[in-house]
Amino acid sequence: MPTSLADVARISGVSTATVSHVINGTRYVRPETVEKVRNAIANTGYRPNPYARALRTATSESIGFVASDVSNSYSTAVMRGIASALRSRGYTLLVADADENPTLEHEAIDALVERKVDGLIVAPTTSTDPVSFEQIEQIGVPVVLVDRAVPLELDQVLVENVGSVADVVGQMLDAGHRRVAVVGGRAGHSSTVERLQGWRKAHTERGLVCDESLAILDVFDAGQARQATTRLFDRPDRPTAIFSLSNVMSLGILRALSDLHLVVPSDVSFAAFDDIEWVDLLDHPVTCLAQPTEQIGSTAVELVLTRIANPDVDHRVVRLAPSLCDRGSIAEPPR
Amino acid sequence: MPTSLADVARISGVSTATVSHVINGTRYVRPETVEKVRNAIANTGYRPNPYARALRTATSESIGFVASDVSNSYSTAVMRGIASALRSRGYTLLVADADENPTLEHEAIDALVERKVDGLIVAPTTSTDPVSFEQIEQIGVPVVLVDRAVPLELDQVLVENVGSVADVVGQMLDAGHRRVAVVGGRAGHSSTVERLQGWRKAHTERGLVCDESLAILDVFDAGQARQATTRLFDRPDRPTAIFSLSNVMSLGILRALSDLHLVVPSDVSFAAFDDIEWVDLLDHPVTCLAQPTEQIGSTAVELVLTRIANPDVDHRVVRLAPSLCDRGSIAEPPR
DNA sequence: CTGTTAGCGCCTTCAT
DNA sequence: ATGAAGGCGCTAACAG
Repeated sequence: MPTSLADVARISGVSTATVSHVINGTRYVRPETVEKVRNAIANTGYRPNPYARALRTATSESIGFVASDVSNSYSTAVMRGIASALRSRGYTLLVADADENPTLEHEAIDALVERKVDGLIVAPTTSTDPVSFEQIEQIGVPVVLVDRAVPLELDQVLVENVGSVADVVGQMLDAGHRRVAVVGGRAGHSSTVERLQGWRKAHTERGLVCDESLAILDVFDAGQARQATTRLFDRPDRPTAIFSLSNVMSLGILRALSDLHLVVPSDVSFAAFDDIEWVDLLDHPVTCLAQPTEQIGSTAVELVLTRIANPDVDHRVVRLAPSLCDRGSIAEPPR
Repeated sequence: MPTSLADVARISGVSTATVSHVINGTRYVRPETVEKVRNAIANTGYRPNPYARALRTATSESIGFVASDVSNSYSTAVMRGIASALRSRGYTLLVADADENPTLEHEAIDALVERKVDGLIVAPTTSTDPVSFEQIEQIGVPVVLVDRAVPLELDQVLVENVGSVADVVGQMLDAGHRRVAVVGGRAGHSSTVERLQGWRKAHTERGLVCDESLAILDVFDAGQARQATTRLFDRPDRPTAIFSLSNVMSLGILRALSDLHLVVPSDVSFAAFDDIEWVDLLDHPVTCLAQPTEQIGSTAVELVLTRIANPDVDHRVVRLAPSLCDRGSIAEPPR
């Protein structure tokens, strides 16, 4: 039933070489011959066997994506970008979920490499674990990292964290806030580190000192963010503004503010990294730094395909700018 | 560099047949020989070439998943279930996104079949398009459908729509509501049809007639749901309770209620199909029918692998029960 | 302009 | 208890 190239050759009365060349457009074939071959292909419904081809050419036209956590909308948004960029080039996407677990991530990378994908796009679960780095470094397959920077000579697609956060926190400071808290993120992630750096930069640029005790890190989920925020407002020196380091955190922070009957922005100013899909549900919308997720995905594809084509180009780190969605949640502090 | 089975054979001084049998445990090999082969494998870091194996055995240990829309949390939740079920069996997952577009779906299925996946799990974009059915029917690869029922002799993993919705809407009726609206869904999807049927059933079981004009279908996104809900309350015969047909719809409906300053449940009772991740942000939580998404995924894997192993078993339709998360958003109608 | 042929790496029947 | 060898379907020299 599964027709082979040889069948097509026999039916159209030519050699397998010719059929192959017709299919791949890889050398000149007389038009009438092409015609015959095309007909045979159409009549038999022949499809090249990708495994035979992969075996022969040592290239599979497939790339793997290791998501740090498929249930995070960031991952899936990037994945959309990857999927559509690959589709238009005829590549196939293999997906594995690391579920924010470095062990699973390790296994996932391994499994994908074993499957001999042509390239790999990884959203790392950590940006500090030297063991993981070592694995990633020695993968032996073109890799592009996404979201979290890693101190390796690798292609990476990142986001302008420092500047964009500095801008927004700067807006808060310029509005008169002097106690701007930041909540969220794992202390070990480069994204956290950089966004925090933006927070500091906003202060120093204005000759202000920032109170490090207002940076609440190592908060891993919405529930913890909620608690952390509540505690922030238990203190005598309450913040007057909060910057959320990610979409998941925003959920918990906003919940806490609502618990405390604090209204945004009249009681507290608020802004967040990552756009929020349920923003419309809030009584007062929220200013966000939306990541260009689809573009992150397509850029990653770009980089990995480039490297596949030319493994020796210098590694590139692309920084994409988040876009500011100003929804007016930053106001003057209450007096 | 990429060691082959032949290399291992040479190094350990045995035939390729023996190495193959050691790897696959497919016939008896003397323990000492096994030892030698194992060593050679360990020393060389040999990994079997999956393409050669696939070519030879005509089986790739990979299955494809066509998501109706990867940006919907339902799809990704199911995908998690699929991914983890496959991982534990050493299968690889190929993913394609149909983006709720039948044409893309068609292409995606095609691409995956062309890649010769061993099986396919599809969350169909439509459950009415005969053309799509035809394609799916003739795939020639074991397929399992998920989420939307289709009138075909195929394995399907679905959810108990009728009964579960009837229960919840029944609660509303029993609380005294006589005008229960339902909002959301595409009229053509079986899930919509069935959930609507549950709504009707709740009425007829109680000897009540239901006002079909309170069923607002063909609402495709949160924005439309919001408008539709607003219009519902413009009518002289306003509903006193609303049942949302899906997570995306809930967002729009709740937004509209908030616009109208209607409080749940004192002004309107509300309940929804699908759990809501941002439920905590609401001033008043919402009673939901949460789908067993991970289990849907793992069941789909179960079915597809069973069919791969035995293509001739009768097709099975598995119905899983959603779980009711009662959060008290159903109360007596205001008087 | 086209055909012949030698593998890619693996599994598996047939021998012994 | 193990080997020899053919072939899965395809591509790419090489040879006309």
